[in-house]
Amino acid sequence: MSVEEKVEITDAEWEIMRVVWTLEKATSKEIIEVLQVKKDWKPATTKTFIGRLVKKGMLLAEPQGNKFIYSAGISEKGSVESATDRLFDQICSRAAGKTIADMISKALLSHEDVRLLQTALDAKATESVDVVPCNCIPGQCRCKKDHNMICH
Amino acid sequence: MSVEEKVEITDAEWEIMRVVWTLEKATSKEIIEVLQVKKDWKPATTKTFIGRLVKKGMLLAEPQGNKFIYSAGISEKGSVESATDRLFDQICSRAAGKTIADMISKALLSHEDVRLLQTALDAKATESVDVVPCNCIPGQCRCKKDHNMICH
DNA sequence: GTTAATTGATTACATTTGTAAACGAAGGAG
DNA sequence: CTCCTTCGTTTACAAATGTAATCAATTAAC
Repeated sequence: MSVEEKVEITDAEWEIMRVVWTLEKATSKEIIEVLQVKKDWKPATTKTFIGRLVKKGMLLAEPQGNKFIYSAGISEKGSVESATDRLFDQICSRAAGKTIADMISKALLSHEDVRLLQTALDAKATESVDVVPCNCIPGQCRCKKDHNMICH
Repeated sequence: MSVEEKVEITDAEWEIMRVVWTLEKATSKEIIEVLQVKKDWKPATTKTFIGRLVKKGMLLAEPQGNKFIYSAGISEKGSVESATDRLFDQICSRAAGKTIADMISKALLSHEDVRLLQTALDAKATESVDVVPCNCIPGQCRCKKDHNMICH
């Protein structure tokens, strides 16, 4: 497991990272162009975010003549994981299942996605528990309001 | 569908909302107590967030003598949905399936959760498509980098 | 009835985030 | 060898966010 410490990444910075994750190697010009189109950002705006990301180590800048070739200092996979972790930190651990179910219902999926989900679910079937312990403190979850621990 | 416009809710505010969603009716004292324990916030800090939430209409304040009884002005369900929407807005629509699969693998689920997920998945099986269209702009997703539209 | 404790409102302030202009060095055009 | 362009760096600045002290009005306690 890479260390990949809990890096905070803002919405705007995420846009930059997506470009770099996609292109793998990118010049500032390329990044600027993409975000000019998508976000209508002025070149200076994109430059600011590039600078901040480099300072935080999330973007690597390899000198190339007088300019830089940028690449990702954090992985896309790890970053998406952090984002999902953050989401689940916001809700009761017992509500995770329901929340994921809602996501499935809402998402547009391919046949292959469905197969993938089925595989993941099958794996879970063998290791699911009777009752997921609630991780909330009293007053922040109904599990502990009603003594019977029925959440929602 | 309720209007429930896209309310932005910060991490700190989310903590307040969780208490109110749980207790349904709460005094500032109760909210303060919970977050004193969980977040080690000074009473003044919690008061600030309560004030901001009331101003934004996310908390309703019903006068009760000289104080207020607070209740939620936005639903927990809707708010969790907004949070998940935000997550999926950050990634390519074609990556949603894989991301959800990862969540399933990582989550601790109950037998009932598994049944719930299975039901949601079964429903999807009939309405899944061959290829999920990519919603990214060129340069921000590999689907459009390689002409063959294979994403990841 | 005066005093102490509550509670909401006001004010404060550093940091982060979004948005961008301006500046300076270095390279390319002619 | 100058001049314009490009690219990174510096500076700017408002709004949002986290964190909290203080103040003022009430109410509860004695």
